[in-house]
Amino acid sequence: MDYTYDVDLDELCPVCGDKVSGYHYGLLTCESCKGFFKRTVQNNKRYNCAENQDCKIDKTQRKRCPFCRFQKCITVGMRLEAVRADRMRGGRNKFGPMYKQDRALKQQKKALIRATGLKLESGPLLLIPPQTNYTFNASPHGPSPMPKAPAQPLQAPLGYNPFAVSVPGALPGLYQYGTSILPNWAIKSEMSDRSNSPGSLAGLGFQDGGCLSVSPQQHGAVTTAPVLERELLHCEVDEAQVQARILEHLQQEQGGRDWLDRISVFSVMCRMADQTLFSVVDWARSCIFFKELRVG
DNA sequence: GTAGCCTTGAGG
DNA sequence: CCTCAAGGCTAC
Repeated sequence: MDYTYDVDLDELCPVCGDKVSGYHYGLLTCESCKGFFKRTVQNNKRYNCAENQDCKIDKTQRKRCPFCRFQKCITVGMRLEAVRADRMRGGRNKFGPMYKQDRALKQQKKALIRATGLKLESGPLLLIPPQTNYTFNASPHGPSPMPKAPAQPLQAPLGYNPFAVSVPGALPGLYQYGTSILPNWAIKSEMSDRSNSPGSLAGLGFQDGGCLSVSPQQHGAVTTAPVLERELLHCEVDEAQVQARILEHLQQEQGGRDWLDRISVFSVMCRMADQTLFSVVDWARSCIFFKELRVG
């Protein structure tokens, strides 16, 4: 609740590292790179590089090579389509919802990092980037034939492209939706009234005792899968532990004060909800299927 | 040509 | 009415 709207303006420009002044032409950039990009596109400028087209672009050297600077603008995700052909001022374009979603994702990420200390950058990506393919018309007045943005734009080697899909923790090829992680094995339920479609997650069931059973596809004989079972049981959280953790957190936060007299019921409920959410996140991250989840 | 500040105006 | 991402202006 105490996050300011400009929470992401402390970020650095993905082109030159200068201070970001807002969303410009598709992503957060500084004022100078915004102006540079605008001039280049509006005036249809062509630059040449005196070196090997790999000049370092930072705040102090960004004027040296406009060729490499513009190349970097494109690489990090600045959109040519956002420069208006008719030069109309003001108003909004179709990137608006994209900016909004990106801003919300960043706030969500920061809130989680602040609250839990989780380092999301190094682990599997919790925050799903926008899936929408935004099409954009150069003029805000009525449609005009413009190229559609690519489904998976170039991912910047440097800087941050909010629209590129990245799943650092994914294990490609190990799990495909609708196929078992165990080759030639189908997970099935022994309960006749439950789904038992071979090889699908819908068929993942538990016996009455809570024991997962897995059967070889070709034999149909029921055999336990100790590894999978152990992994799943390992993820299970003891409810008493969660309760104790929430209580401990509340007490720690209030120190030695007579907090029951001071704190409002609503505040306590909010903090309990916070801790419950963090427990859910912890559980999800430790779940063996989490890393195999596909962004789509 | 650059970059900081100003003006504009659709959308919420 | 306010926001904020466009284009414009201008000192350097």
